[in-house]
Amino acid sequence: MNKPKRYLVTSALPYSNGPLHIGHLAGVYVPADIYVRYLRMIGEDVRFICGSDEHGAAITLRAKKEGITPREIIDKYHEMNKRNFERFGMSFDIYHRTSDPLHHQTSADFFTVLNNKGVFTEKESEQYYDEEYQQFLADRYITGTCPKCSSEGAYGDQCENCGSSLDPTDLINPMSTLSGSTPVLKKTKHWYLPMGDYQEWVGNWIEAQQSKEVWKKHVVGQCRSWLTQGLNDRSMTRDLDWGVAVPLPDAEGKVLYVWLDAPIGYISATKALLPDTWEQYWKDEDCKLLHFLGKDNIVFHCIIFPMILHAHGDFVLPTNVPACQFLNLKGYKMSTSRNLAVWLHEYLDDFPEQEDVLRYVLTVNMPEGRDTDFSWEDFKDRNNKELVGILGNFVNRVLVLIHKYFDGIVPAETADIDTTLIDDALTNLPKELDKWVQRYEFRKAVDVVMDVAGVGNKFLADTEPWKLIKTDKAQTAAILTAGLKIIAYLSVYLEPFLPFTTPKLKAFLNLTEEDITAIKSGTFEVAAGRKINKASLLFKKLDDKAIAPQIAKLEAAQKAYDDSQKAEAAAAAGKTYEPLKPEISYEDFAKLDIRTATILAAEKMKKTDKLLKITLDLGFEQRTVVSGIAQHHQAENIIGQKVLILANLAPRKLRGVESQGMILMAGDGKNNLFFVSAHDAENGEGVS
RNA sequence: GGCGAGGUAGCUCAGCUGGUUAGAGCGCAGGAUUCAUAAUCCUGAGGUCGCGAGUUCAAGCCUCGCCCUCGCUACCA
Repeated sequence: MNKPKRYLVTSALPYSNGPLHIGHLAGVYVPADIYVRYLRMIGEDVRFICGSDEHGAAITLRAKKEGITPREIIDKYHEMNKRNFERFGMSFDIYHRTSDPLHHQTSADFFTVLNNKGVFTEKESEQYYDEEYQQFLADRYITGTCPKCSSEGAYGDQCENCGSSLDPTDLINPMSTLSGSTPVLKKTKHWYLPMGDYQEWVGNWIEAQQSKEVWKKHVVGQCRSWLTQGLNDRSMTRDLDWGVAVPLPDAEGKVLYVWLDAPIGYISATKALLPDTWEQYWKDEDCKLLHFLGKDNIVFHCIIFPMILHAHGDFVLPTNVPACQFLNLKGYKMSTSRNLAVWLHEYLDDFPEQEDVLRYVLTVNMPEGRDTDFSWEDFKDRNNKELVGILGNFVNRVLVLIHKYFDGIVPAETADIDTTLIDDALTNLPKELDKWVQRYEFRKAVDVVMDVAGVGNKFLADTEPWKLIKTDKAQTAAILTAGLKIIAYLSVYLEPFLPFTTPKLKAFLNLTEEDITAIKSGTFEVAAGRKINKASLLFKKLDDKAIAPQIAKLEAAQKAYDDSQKAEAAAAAGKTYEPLKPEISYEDFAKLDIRTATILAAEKMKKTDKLLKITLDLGFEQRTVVSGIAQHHQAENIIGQKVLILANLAPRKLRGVESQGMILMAGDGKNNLFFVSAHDAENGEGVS
């Protein structure tokens, strides 16, 4: 592709399961909006697509818990997020939703095409089924005892206590979270995408794409990492009653995997926006397709979705995927479940008419290549020093002076002055801005524009019109006219970053559409006689009192989370006993060779949280055992400890160290582990 | 353990395919100025570029080893 004829820009579809926070904005929506606004400014044909992602098990699970319907949840958050995006000035051409019939049709058709092409592998497997509810259970709907750490309440896909990833059939005493009953295993069929078959293609494709237009380092790195680990079959359907129904006769009760259906949402949204011409954006090689998203979505958009589009055959593939990393709160990860975040709707309520301040701070701090931090102190400083001090102040000075000395009318009588610095700055501005925006480096881009306001301040300081007015009115006029010209350019080139501020700037100078065209072509001059309006302040100074409630709110959220963790731990300690395991014979018991031993040495294993490497004296020999007790016992405190060890357990390598046995431990149910010990027994003696 | 991204001034970060005295903003110190929301402008101090080897006439940038942070993945009584 040489110069694209048109652009299609997508930003990740927010999951309709909660409100938006500034992490979403900084990493996805603000960069996408800047990019799109810039393209529109330079006259490109661009469409900007977004919408709510409304399917998936998380929504049904939550609906069940709260005793409401999935529909109620998605309606609530769709409306909420759509409205707050609008309030924040997001310039989507459409904010669609995946519950729309058009989307169901589009994604079902898409699936049919793939299926007819024989892309999928059909596989039967045994999965848990809730007989009471008559439905198969997604991994998250099943809880049970973790086979590895024995903690209760592990999910079918993961134990949150020990972090193991699980298969639902691994769980001891599985239980359906829907009915509370024990699920049964039942055969079910699913359609899998054999990703391994496309591995070579996708690898070549990524290398080819990123040689044409530079992809971000971490994006390519993440992709290569996945490719070298090898790609497995991935199921594209689920047993669920919420989502896009699989359009096949033998697929009763099955829906498309939400990760398949969501990106097709980009296509549906484009259709909804442009019923007649949408194909120009999806099927014409002259269209440049770009996905903006957070790093958590990289793999899907760079590997799986392109694969699917490629397998389908009719669609263009993304030119670039400029994913951002995460915005943290002073080092803490933002968390919806912990309510630890700065929420967009709360910001908009708490800081009315200060949308641009948030946009600016998030841009300047954008996590373009690495995680970055947000803090309210920084927010305040950026507002006061950069928006108020440099930009707002410059504009205000010029406007105040032109009113004070010339009644707000650009004077005819003027003189020649040296404006080289300003002229150079204004000539370079569009070039520099273009350079950084095309590289998706928006922090640099906004700096380049803000620097022009700095040039203006310096110009005023150097020429001192407030002194000159006493001796040379014509030169003063020339200086202020030059200042106005800077404001005119700012009113255009700041638009992608500060869309609420730039209309005010245009209004101050009474700029017309023709003026704006002239500014873009670099031919604009501030003509004599132009009426300039009185200044009003663009930005408000913020003091500590303005941000104190916000800081307090975050601290309160952190504390509430800590408290709930403690309460949970206490509740867990409030006792449920594991059921007894099946009876065994004496012979089974006799197979266990348990010996007494003394710990001779112990050291924490590097790069592990829980592992200790322990050297034991068994009397007749010494052994090394790796034990996962580092969070309960300090290595230096257990030397000399008498312990019992299961001595005939098959050796196993953990982190490269062979563990020759297992030390017996007993817990108190509150996360403490104690050694089981035979105080005075001799090392090497057995237990009977 | 595997993979990925990082480790550059007190803080937040730039540094293109290796090339002269390593940059910016904030903070700090000093000065100028008063048109402006006590805003602005100028000057200065401050870095053995994570550590150690190597390649090179020349390394923040390349190679190897190690350490630390973050993420994915595995392992984890």
